[in-house]
Amino acid sequence: MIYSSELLKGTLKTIVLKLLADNKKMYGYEITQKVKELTLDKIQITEGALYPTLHALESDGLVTTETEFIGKRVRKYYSLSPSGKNKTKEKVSELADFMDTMKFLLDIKPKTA
Amino acid sequence: MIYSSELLKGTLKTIVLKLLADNKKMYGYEITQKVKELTLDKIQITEGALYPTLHALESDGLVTTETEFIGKRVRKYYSLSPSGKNKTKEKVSELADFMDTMKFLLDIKPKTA
DNA sequence: ATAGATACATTAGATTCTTATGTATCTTTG
DNA sequence: CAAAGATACATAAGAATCTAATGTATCTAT
Repeated sequence: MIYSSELLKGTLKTIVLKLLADNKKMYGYEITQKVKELTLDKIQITEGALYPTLHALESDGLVTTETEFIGKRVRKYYSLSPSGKNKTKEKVSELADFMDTMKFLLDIKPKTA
Repeated sequence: MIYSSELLKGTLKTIVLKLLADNKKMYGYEITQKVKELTLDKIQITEGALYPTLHALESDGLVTTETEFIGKRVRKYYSLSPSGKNKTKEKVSELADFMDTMKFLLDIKPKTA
């Protein structure tokens, strides 16, 4: 089972930031595999979603990059900048708060009407 | 504090279905107020988002409508159809599952690297 | 050799929201 | 009693964010 695609909307940036906070530096493909693995295939980040997101984080100054060569193949590592670390805390706690609110909403018991 | 707008994406339909499941019938404006009240103003559904969503649910056969007049003012009530009730269970449990997965992802502890 | 995995990237199109606008009625308040 | 704010519907342009498709290239296993 894979979640319907609209659920990921709005959470991708936070997921990426959180992974970078936990793993110092990661490259794009690694992020897709890590999320797939950690979520038991329930969340699969597509490359068309990920790369533009990484580029946006970079142009916002939240991450820095360093390129490495593995043989002849390029690998682009992303790391959080200081402002990226702050942003990550904000985004993660906002999302956690949002999920608590949603959980409350979804558990509302029927009125005796 | 209001959640950044992208978080609501993908959850609005589920919220609406769940409210209808708990309250038998509701009208649009009532839904916006109920969500605002239940979430202590943290989620505010805009009318530009809500009405198209309600119309989509109707054209998908998930809800039925009945119009009522309060004085000279129209009020359009929405109720779940049988297929809407099934869909609500699916969507709510999918979202609950998704939130558990997200919570797990957000709590990952740093590797000692 | 060939297929599948690794690794980057872009683009057209779909979906889903925000913001603005429009119409109209009802209620409260100075 | 006029004006403001709340109630109640609705649509439309534009922004944001994704999917699916496509492209390039290298490495690895059979």
